[in-house]
Parts: sequence; C-alpha cells; structure tokens
Amino acid sequence: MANETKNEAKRPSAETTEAWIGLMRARERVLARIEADFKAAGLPPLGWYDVLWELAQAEGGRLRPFEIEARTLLAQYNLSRLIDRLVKEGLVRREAFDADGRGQWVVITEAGRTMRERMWQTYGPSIEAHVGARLTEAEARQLAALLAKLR
Amino acid sequence: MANETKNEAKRPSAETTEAWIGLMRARERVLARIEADFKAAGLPPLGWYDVLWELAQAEGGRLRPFEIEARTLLAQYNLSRLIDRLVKEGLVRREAFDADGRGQWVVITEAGRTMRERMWQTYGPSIEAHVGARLTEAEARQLAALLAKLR
DNA sequence: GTAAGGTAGATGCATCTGCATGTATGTGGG
DNA sequence: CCCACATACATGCAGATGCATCTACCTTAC
Repeated sequence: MANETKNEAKRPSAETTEAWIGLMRARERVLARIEADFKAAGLPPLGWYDVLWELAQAEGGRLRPFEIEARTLLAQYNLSRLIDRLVKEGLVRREAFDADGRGQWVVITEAGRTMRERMWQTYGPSIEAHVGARLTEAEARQLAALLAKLR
Repeated sequence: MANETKNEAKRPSAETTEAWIGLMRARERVLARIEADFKAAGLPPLGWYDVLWELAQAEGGRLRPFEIEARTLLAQYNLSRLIDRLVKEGLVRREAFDADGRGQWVVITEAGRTMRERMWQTYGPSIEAHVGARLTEAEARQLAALLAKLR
C-alpha cells in the first residue's frame, strides 16, 4: 500500500451529502403523493404492483420466489408474507415446482392481471403528475442516468 | 417498464418512469448499504440521526415536536413514539413549553450530542463510499438539483 | 363567558417489518 | 451410502408503522 499515513475516515463533500439527502427526501415526498393517490382510488399497497408487474411480464405469468426477490429487492421474509397476502386476495397462486422440492412457482391469476391493470390506471398518471410534470424529458433522462450510477 | 397507453388518462413517458423507478431503486440500494454499515458499527437506527441532527443544530438544542416533524418529514405519530425511544435512551429529554400548555420542548442531551457525533463517524464515510465515490462532484451537484425539483 | 372549531401531541389496534431460526430439500466429498 | 453444508422458503417474536381517534389546550366569534 502507498504511503497512507492515517486511516482517517473520508468524509463526504457538501455536494455528495446534498445528493443523498435529496434522494431520501425526494423519494419520500413523491412516494407519499403517489400513495395518497392510491389510497384515494381504494387500491392495495403500492408494493403489490411490482410483484404483479414482474409476474405479468414473466413467461407463463410465473416466477420462483427467489426470482421475484432479485427483481424487486424485497427481503426474502417480506416477500414470503407478501405472497401470502396476494394469495389470500386471489391475485396469485402457488404451484409446486417439480424439479426441486424446495421450490415453488408463484403464478399470477386473471384477477391478478386485472388488478395490475387497474393499479396502473392510477399509478401511471400519478407518476406523470408527481415526477413527469416537474421535469423536462431531458431532465428525466439525466436523472435516471445519474441514479443508475448509484446501483 | 413499458409505456402503456390505453385510455384518456395521461401516461408517463418512458424517461419519467425510469426516473421514478431509478429513484426508488437507488435509494433502496444505497440505504441498505448504509444501514449495513450502521449495523456493523452497532449503531441505533439511521432514522434517529435526523432528529438528533436537527436538535443539535437548533438554538438551545431544542425544538418543538411539530418543528421536527416539518424538518424531517416524519409523521406526527411516528415522531411521538420516536421521541419516546430517544428519551428512553437518554439522548433527548422532554421539557414543558410554558407559552402553550399543549406544547413541549424536545431537548438534546449531552449523550445525544455525543451519539450524533458517533453516528456521523460512520454515516459520513458511508455516504462518501456509497454515493460520493460513484459520482463526480459535478454529477452530485446536478443530481441534487434535479431531485430538488421533485419536492 | 361560552360554544365552536383549530392545533399539539398521545395512544389503541391492526398490520407490517427485521431478525433469527426452523424445516425441508438438494449437492458434493469421502 | 453418509455426512456436512448449501439453498428455498416459512415463521415466532419483538419492535415499528399507519390509521383513526382521543385528550388537552388554545383562539375566535358572539
């Protein structure tokens, strides 16, 4: 190692700190507005959307729980119980995965596809209102590119 | 996420949608990394930091709960209970607010100031590592500016 | 003064989350 | 085959959150 005298902890620049705080605050604010729209429309929690969307996209409308986990960043134990709730609402069903006794399929039902579409009817305009309307197209593209660097 | 155009409601552009998803995912990822650092350092929840910081900044090290609420975006009922926890840990104390019998002061203690500093010793480098190191200074400034438009 | 309505903050309850661990099944080395 | 270890998913429990509501106090209009 080069001549680093002291392992003094590196501190963030003002720009970095403001970017981080801005990230927390912006997502907080926008999320609150979108959730308010969801609530006003009598829709289930926003978090359900991601799972339904991933399933609707997937071939055969089915994925293994660990695949959903990777796509959505949900924690394993949270996903397990979220699936329970979706099953209870009839939006997905569990099916055996024959090639591996530990595994299972999560399959979206017709009701699940319908619900996802119904949610998008609120979600889409809500994203447009609370994000799109505040940014030009170039800015949105730029923002997405910058955020992608944080992953 | 694909652009869906089905009825009259205004739909977000692909750029807008990607910005929104990027916002959710980026904060998710970065937050998980920072919280892992906190946990590794045996520190209390990250959320405590904001309250302690606001109090440490404030004149006399004291604020009214509703002032903390406005500064941190915490919900009233969450803040009420968060203060309970901070009191229990001896990091803040409640004091009567004489000019209004409904109100109270929340005052940071010496232990609270010490804890905030100790948290920053982890938090600062963590922000630098997970945000600063991934962006140039110009990018960080740009990101902060774009995020500010969403509030 | 007093009734009506507003604001500050707390709290009961149901739900959700994090954490640790449990159960069941798979896999690889000897 | 057997044992150790890994992977897929579930779950008990404690703590956190959202929601609605409650109490207490304040302000205004009359």
